[in-house]
Amino acid sequence: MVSQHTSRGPAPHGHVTLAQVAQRAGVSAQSVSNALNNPDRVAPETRKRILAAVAELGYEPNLSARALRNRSSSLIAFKMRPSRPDKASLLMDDFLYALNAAAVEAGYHLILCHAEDGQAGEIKAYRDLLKKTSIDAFILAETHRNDDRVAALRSWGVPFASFGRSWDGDDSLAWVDVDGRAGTRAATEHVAAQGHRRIGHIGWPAESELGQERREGWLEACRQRDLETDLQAAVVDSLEAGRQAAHRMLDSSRPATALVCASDTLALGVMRALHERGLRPGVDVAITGYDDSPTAALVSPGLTTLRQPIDEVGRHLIQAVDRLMAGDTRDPQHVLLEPELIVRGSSLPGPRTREP
Amino acid sequence: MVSQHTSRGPAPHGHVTLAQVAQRAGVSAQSVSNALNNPDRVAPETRKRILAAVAELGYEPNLSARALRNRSSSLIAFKMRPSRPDKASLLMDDFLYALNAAAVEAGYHLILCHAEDGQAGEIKAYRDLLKKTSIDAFILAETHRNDDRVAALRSWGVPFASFGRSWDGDDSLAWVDVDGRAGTRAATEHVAAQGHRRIGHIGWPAESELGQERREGWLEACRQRDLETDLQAAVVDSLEAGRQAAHRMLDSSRPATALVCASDTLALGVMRALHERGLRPGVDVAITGYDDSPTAALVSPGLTTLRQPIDEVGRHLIQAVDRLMAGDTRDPQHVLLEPELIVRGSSLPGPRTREP
DNA sequence: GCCAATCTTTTTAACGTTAAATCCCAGGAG
DNA sequence: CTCCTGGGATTTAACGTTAAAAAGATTGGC
Repeated sequence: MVSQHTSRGPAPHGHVTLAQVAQRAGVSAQSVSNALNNPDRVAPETRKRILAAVAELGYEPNLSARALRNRSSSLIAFKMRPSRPDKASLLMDDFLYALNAAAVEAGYHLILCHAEDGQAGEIKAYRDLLKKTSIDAFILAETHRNDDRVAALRSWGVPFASFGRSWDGDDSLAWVDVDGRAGTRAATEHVAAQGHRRIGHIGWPAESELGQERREGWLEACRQRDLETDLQAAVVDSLEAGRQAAHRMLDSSRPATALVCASDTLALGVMRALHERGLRPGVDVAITGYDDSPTAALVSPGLTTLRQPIDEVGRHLIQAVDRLMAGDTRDPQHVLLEPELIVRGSSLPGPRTREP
Repeated sequence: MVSQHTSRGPAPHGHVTLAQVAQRAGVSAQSVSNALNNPDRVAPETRKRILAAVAELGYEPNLSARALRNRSSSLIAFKMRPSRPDKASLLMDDFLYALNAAAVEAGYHLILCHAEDGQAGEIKAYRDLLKKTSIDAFILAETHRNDDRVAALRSWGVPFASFGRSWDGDDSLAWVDVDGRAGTRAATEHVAAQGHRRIGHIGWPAESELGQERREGWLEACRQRDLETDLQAAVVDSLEAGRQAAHRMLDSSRPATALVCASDTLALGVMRALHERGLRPGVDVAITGYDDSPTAALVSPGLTTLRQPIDEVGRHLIQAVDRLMAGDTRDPQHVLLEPELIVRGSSLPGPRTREP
């Protein structure tokens, strides 16, 4: 079906041009352009004839020419970050896939940025890219308070949206985010429902808005059930940090029986600590993570965690910039999505292991 | 340093054009173009003046205009695949990052494709993209015997290179690959050096050229040391399949004491099986994986595995298409890189756990 | 001091598209 | 019958770049 008649047109490079379609339909090139872009400027009868010719020749508008003429390339740029070895692949892979799918769906293409790490380098990369390619929009990830990138993009007047809230309470920023507070609350309530009363939290330092958000979810859930909230740690996001924090909380005089973590990486550190103490995840101590990284499903027992609705995130981000590009800047999109609790063995008391 | 003088030029959209530089330097636009692209066609003195003007105005050539004129966009396209939930993120993330870094380094940009799964959909996506954007080159991943994509791209005369060998012995294909045979051999020799004599292999079905390659590495190492090779399994790449295969090999009358796997996913399945039997990875049974997925470093004990030199792969792929674009088609690049054995606890006999 | 040969620079045209201006023609008002 | 109106088409010009052709400047030979 697809590849039966690949080379029907006589064009040299497989390119069919507007002029060729025009000739075929017996009209001017401009009329073809109009027929496609401003349907009501051309008589219905003519339009039909033109569309037939378009279909017949398999015409596709040349994006370079369009970009040149319109100063708009239908390209959306995104900068990847190198994945850190210690981290459980922060779902960049899936995010990128989802974002690209949504972009293509909406008639755009995703182009990747590259920059030295650090704000300055990233901003420079954006500017260079803008200078030479008339990028239509940018997608940012992991924005934080007083983000220079936001300031820069805004000062240039380029449409952009962010995966991650504006923590400055800046309503003019379009963002899509996942509700870490609700997610962590759900995880905490889940382990509480298993009968746990000493529920600790291992999260990130207070500078991290995201971490703060997640910690508050845990706090809320604990307070609502009159549970103590003395077992908490604020550490960097690494397996080793999680491991050490877990040991501390288990060495306590009234040790934790459940540990709610701000990331899968930390939760895996907890699992390692349990392993070292000969304790069984789920059976002896309940553990929950956050992100549903691939690892979460692969460890034994599986790690209970929160899955971000990443497809939705992608779709909404594209929709947000799409709207901005259409000139609708009066009411930037703010979308807060709910993560989904994925329950696995690490938080269930059921027997998971055969004793030797 | 970077953002101090962002808006120096008087241009409306921040775009500096060739004509503006020309005027500044007191020459024609063409001379500026020449000074940048054909340095020897312009007198040294003039060139100096022009370059000064270029630097002063911060001129960057407009890629859309170039693309239109030259039929070449300096874009390289790559199609992502959705990550399967069960698989330990097959390093797509890192690969993409490395590929993009190399592309930017070489003056290109990476653009992402999107297509329905399946060969036909992918080919159609390539053709559409080609039709409307004059992509310079394509990068393929996971090519296999009789790959339709290879045939299609070749028939269109587009430069492309593949991450993964041509298994048809087709020398005209430019590829970069990692030597799975050598890698698996190294892993096998490593466990043999720990004193293991019953070394099993869990790999993929014979249809998979990649799997076949890895299996042969194990076979070679075993034969060289006169070890039996009866313990082998060919299964799909999933944790569950690895788990079941491991159980079979441990239920054998002369059970395996070491298991060499074709992927981290399979190896994690083995770890789960051991866990179910109350056996300790490393101590009781040695395990090795393949890919050094993020998970490998995060499980307890860490998983011994093979790391693909992904940065190198990216660099060589870009170099390969770069060369093809320069018209040098007579001698397509074939690059076979060595993976690196990463030794972790899963293959070491040392005590890894504190008994309760 | 004149012509040819060479080196350097400018002019012209084109890549494919589209906004803006222009042209054309049927139908209605005066 | 002329003039105006306006929908519907076409022409013009421009987006920024570069290959090719043309023009201009410089040098050397005789």
